[in-house]
Amino acid sequence: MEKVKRTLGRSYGQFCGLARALDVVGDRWNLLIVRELLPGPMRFNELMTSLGGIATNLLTERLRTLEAEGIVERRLGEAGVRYALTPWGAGLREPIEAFVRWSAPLMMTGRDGGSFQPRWLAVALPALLREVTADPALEIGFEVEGALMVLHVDEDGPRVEVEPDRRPDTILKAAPEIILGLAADALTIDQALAAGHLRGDIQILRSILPPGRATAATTPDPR
Amino acid sequence: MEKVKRTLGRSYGQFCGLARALDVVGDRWNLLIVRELLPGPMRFNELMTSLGGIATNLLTERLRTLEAEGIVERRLGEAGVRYALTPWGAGLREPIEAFVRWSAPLMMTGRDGGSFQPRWLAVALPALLREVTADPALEIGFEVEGALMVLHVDEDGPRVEVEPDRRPDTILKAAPEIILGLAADALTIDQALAAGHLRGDIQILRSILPPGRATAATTPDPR
DNA sequence: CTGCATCCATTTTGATACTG
DNA sequence: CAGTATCAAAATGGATGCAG
Repeated sequence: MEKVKRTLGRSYGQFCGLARALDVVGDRWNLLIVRELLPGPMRFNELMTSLGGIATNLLTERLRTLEAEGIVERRLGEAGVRYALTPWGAGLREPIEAFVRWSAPLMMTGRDGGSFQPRWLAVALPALLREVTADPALEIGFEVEGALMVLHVDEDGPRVEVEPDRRPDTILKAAPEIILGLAADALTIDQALAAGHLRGDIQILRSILPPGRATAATTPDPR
Repeated sequence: MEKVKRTLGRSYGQFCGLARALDVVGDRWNLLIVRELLPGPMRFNELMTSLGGIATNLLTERLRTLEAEGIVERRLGEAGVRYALTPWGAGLREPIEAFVRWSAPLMMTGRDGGSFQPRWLAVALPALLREVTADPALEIGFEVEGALMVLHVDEDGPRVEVEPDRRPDTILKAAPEIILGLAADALTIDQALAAGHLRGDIQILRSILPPGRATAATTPDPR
């Protein structure tokens, strides 16, 4: 029989923008699903493995809810179903980027066994480098955990492309925590080089990163 | 036997800024508690009534967790315990304001029986009026649901003061949905006046609000 | 393979009653 | 005022099953 049920997560019942936003995307996993889709559409199983640990029924239910809310849309292509953000759903980039900036101190405690997906950097780097511009435009390749991505910087700001069509001239190899430390200005280029965690031509890097404070060794943990 | 300590909300276990932020403030009620505290410190019972419906044990547990994370601090004054944001906790204003802007379409569907607290406007108005500046500075009083607050706008942008020390010269009376509609540019001043939902000297209002598009009657619901 | 649906043990939440 | 204690209901996390 049909399920009439439909509490779709409890509503806070408040006439407040934050509360209404959380009514829609506040349930567990929802914002992480949006984060996954920000760099581009994905299939169900890609979401499963990238999110790591979400149960199949939950992912199904979340995608259905997000679709009903107008945040995610199903695209039926020749290769099967792909999930993509609607324009309104892509607007969640702003609060997500704000969270990424706010949480920078939490990242400086190190990776600590957490899982990692290169595409997360495609979200984090523009968030952390928000005010960086370059004219003429430049691009830097990053090879992280075997995946290649390209950071484009022009007068409008930074943008990251995953799985680029062509390889950029400059490619840096580094661990994710090094890239993040540099972008969050919690680590200097010299420190990264000295530790042997950064390889490649770093001249372009110097041009876009702030001079870098030598405070990286101090505890950035706010607690 | 002693409680061995529980898992303090399940961690996503991801090396990602968004995931780590949600590990810390992603649990139900947490961001709403931060929203309450953004305009200023509050006591336990004030939080209870303003949040409307949170169980006492949950509020206790959330405040403890937020305190342990360094987001909230207990202040023991002569009048008892008050809860306040730490500087790092106050940094959540950015993602919260981004959510408020993103959710504007959800607010245009009307109040719909939701609860409302005037202090929520102290968060929403600066979020929606972010890019508005004024030189020389100006101030407008708002009387909403019996509470008075003052919107200050100067060259740095907007800021709202709740329970101001002195009454401003100009005071507007309006329902919350009208104020929000105007600030979100989904409603024109003329529409609000024509509907009789706005009373007071609106000359200053015109100076800070954009001309206003006449599209307010069209459905703003993104779904 | 992909995209789910069902079952079930464990957690988390919400509502209420009660206390220093 | 500022919480504790208790308990039923709901959400979550895994495992497994299954059709196209």
